[in-house]
Amino acid sequence: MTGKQRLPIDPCKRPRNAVATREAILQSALVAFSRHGYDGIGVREIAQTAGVTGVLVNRYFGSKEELFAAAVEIAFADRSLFEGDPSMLAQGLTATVMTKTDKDAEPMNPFFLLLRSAPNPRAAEILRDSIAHHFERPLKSMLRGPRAGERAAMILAVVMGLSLFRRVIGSKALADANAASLSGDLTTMFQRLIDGAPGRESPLRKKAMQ
Amino acid sequence: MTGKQRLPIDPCKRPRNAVATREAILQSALVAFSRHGYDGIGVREIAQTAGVTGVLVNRYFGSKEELFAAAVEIAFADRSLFEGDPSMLAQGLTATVMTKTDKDAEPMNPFFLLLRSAPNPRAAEILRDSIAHHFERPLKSMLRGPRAGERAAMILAVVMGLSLFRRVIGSKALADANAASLSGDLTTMFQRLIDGAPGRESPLRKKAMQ
DNA sequence: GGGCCATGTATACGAGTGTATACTTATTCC
DNA sequence: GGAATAAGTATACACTCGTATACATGGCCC
Repeated sequence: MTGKQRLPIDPCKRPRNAVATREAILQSALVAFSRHGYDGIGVREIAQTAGVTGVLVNRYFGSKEELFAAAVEIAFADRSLFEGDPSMLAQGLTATVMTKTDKDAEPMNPFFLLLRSAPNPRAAEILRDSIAHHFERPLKSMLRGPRAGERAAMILAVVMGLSLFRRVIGSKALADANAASLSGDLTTMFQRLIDGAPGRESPLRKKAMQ
Repeated sequence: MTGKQRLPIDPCKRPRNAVATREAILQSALVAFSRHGYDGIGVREIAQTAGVTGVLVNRYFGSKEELFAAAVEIAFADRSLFEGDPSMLAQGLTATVMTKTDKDAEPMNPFFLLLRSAPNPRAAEILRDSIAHHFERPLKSMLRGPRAGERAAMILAVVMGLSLFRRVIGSKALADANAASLSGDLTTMFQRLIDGAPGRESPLRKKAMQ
């Protein structure tokens, strides 16, 4: 008798390799979570993109939540922005925000992960920790002057708000914006926050700087 | 035999009234979507808060998606910020961002609806339309000078990024921030965007304005 | 006061979720 | 080369989701 027919997912699959499979799942998760958010994608689909079954997610990572935490960790690992020359920071931040996106293929930007997964309370907690660790702290340590922590958070807030508007919500005004004309204003704004933006209560500093 | 016991949801319920029930569902939906996002809440729970069964959501609104659209519409209906004195706009925006939240009871802020529901593609589309309608357009019409559309979008982006950081992600630095010290900087930043923030490519206008 | 229709509930269905268990198969070591 | 073990799959379970259908009932009009 013919019995049950097997349809292998991929006839020419990679040889069995635990670490490679784990890595494939992790990369797939990073892309998928960034694109659809924590609640917007299932472990089966993540695994399928990696060429395996959903059960392996639990075998290698324990749970979807732990997989997400691992993906967040590698997404936020690139701190090159905060390690180079502080004078280049403003332009680097602007570039981060204004980088043209293919509308589909923009997997690695950690802000997407953040924006799209923040609604889930568990995911938000994981993100909170990683942000403090990988972004706020190094950024704060780059800033001189008073209230460095608040200014660091404000810089990240602006970056995130613009990313949200340009690429998640998709405001036409910002999506179609002439990158050159907007980038100038944006870099100026970042530079003011980096230098210590003078508020209304400190007009002296404002005059002293120009 | 005793048969099946009926446990009415509420023994002293409101009299039957279609419009009142519809309104109750809508209000419940507004709060729930703002708190948990489109994917974070189910129609059953929304209906239960309104004191009825989930099926009525479909009866009165057709689908969860249409209920969401209705909630968005009333959430974004308050345009008082963009109708008053333009000179008060910067402070009004700052107040919107810096308003202390009870951490639980903050149902009506439309930005929550936006931030927490944006990951869902269908919800994002609904939000996109309503934002353009109720926020970008009136804000843009308040702004003088060049590139009003882009500046309006940037203002909303900053508002949203700060709201995200202060209340959704919950950055400690911004949540604990001394409101007074931060508000000054923030108002200044908004005022610059309102007046037409001078970018690096237009130093002349900068001098001309001060 | 008695139909009757709007208003509301109970139930069910099919799809999708994360995860646990049992089974299969490829690789590796002796 | 054959057994042992790691790597992967198939199946199932309990749950939630949005929604459709069938049933019950309260308030209004004649």
